[in-house]
Amino acid sequence: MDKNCYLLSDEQVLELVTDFKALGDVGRLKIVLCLLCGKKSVGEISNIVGLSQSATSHQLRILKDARILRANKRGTVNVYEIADDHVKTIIEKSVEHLDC
Amino acid sequence: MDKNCYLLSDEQVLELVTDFKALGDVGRLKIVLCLLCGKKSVGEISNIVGLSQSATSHQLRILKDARILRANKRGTVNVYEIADDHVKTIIEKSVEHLDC
DNA sequence: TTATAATATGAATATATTTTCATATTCTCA
DNA sequence: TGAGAATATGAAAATATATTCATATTATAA
Repeated sequence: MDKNCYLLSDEQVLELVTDFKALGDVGRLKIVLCLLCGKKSVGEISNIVGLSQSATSHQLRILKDARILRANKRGTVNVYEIADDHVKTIIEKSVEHLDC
Repeated sequence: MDKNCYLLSDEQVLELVTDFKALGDVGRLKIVLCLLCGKKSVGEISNIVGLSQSATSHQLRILKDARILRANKRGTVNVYEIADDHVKTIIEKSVEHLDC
């Protein structure tokens, strides 16, 4: 109807929801926030956010599936990082929204 | 460490998570998307997104609590609308992220 | 090789979320 | 006032999600 109207396919809505859902958990959001400072290994992330090794790994998978993070295995260590700049923008804008 | 580092309080992280969680559900995202086209009553929203009257009302409450929507009661009809422009930006950016 | 380190995985459990159903509330109009 | 329309609410049931625990996988180094 007007310019703010989004006509998205069911598929697109699902993808969007997957992204928001991925960021809608304290553990996962902490992971993403700490990775905005630079890439880190699973062990480091686990320490920083205070989740068990296993829980961290499970959550990293969800973030990777949502293409919010990407992983890079070097030897036995797996290093995760933010997948692209849109994530940064989304978080930026959302932080602005906090101070309304 | 670098410029992309967000140092947020636990409270702020929680608020952020609340926002993302609010958008991280198919029903609620559909509600928000349909309200980007303009304000609507609960009944209209319920029809458009295909949720029961009650479920719609419950979900609207969650979106209002997250300050994503605001309501305006006129007589017996309650009209909901997007609370502020940040939401639009967040959704815009997220839609961009879809096409990576 | 074998032992060790780092991470991933699956199943079970614990917890949270969503929906439904019945009913309450609030407003309007005859 | 009383009936009806629109919405909200609370508790219960249905469903989804997160965490743990035990174990598997993979790479490295002794």
